[in-house]
Amino acid sequence: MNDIAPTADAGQRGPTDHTIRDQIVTAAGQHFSRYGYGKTTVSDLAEAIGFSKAYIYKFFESKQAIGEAICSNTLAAISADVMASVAEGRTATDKLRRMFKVTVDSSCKLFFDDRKLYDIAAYSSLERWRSSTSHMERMFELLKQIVLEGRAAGEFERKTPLDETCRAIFGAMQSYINPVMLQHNLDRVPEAPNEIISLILRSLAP
Amino acid sequence: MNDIAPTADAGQRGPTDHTIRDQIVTAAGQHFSRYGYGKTTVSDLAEAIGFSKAYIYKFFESKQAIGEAICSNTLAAISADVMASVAEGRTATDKLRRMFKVTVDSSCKLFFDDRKLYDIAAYSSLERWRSSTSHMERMFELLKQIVLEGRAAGEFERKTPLDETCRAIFGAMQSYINPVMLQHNLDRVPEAPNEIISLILRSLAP
DNA sequence: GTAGTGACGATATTACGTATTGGTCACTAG
DNA sequence: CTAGTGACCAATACGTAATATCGTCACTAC
Repeated sequence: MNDIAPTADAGQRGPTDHTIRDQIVTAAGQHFSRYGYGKTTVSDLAEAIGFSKAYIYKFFESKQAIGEAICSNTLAAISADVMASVAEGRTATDKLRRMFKVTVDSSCKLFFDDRKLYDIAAYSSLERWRSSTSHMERMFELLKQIVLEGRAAGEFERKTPLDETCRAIFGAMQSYINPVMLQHNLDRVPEAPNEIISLILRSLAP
Repeated sequence: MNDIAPTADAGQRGPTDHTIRDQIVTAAGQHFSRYGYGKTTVSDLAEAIGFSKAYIYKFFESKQAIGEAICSNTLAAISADVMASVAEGRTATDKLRRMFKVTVDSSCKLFFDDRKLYDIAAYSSLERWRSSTSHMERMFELLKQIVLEGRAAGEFERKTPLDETCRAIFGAMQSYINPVMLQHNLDRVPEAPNEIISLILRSLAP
């Protein structure tokens, strides 16, 4: 019925209330960041906002849904960094480099500065939560835009189908843009991702 | 050549006895494959070959060393498949395609047909056991040879430093050649690795 | 109707004593 | 000397009972 929000915020409930839902999200952000997703109970969150646990479930249909909301915020912050940097790029080549550099840097920063939130992001990716898949879709669209721009400007080749090119680029970078895998490759940052980006750019040469 | 000694079989002990050590390895291969590394005890292996547990430690300095031996065998089998297929390739391009295709196919086959051994290989990679790192080094050398051959034949560009090129190729394929990561990407085999290989080949164009 | 809750069942998680296991060593048999 | 082992220790894994948590629902208060 009233699925007003085209924002893919699955797992939410009740009216898009401002204060309460935001309070929950805020409290969850703090608790998850400090104690981790697993060690935070729904009762903790309820207590933090001064209501009963049952009330939480008027706004979110599960604890996971709250986790997804937090994860969405985390990933949105990375998205924002990436978009901002890409916007400053002059050429498509520059934009592509920026896109992946910032993605990797932001993810690493999250890993070291807010490990608990990083773990949620990794778990989200592993379990293919919407928070992760839709973030990846957004990044994929951004990549498409950049490649398209590069093709239009004559910077990139045009023979390979656009979607295939983008899928391949994503696949090649996956070890460094997917939190689950990045964890195991931290020691090769930033050299390795740089070299892969260079390889990708060589492959895009007209 | 049959250079028996220089095989980097770390963690072994005592004389390079034939019968007993081989018996242990054989028994371990069967037990690990059936029950897994974790569920197999050193006593199980001892019992299987009719000796006491203590005797096992005359030949291997730890259970992990036995695990590495098994893992080495598993990876050597993949190596052999890869080498064989690469040898049949006519051009460097063909060889490169074969190298990664067989690596991915063999790894997937292992995953589905001998999951317990796959898990050991994944663990070995995660924990950076010698069995894994030296396998990767061998694969890296093979890749180098192929790229070198392609450069000599004029199939591949020669500007980028050889090592950088090879590191980048490995990095780009990592999600599909590293057992730890392949697990999470099985649903995109064989299309995704294929597309990445195509991208790599485009990047190698002179 | 709206805002909010206590109490409850089913499932997870913890805590903790017990049993196994990895690994060593002094020792025996020949 | 070589081939082989039982007994032993610290650490880990396991089983289980107690506890905590998730998520729901009938309910109250207004």
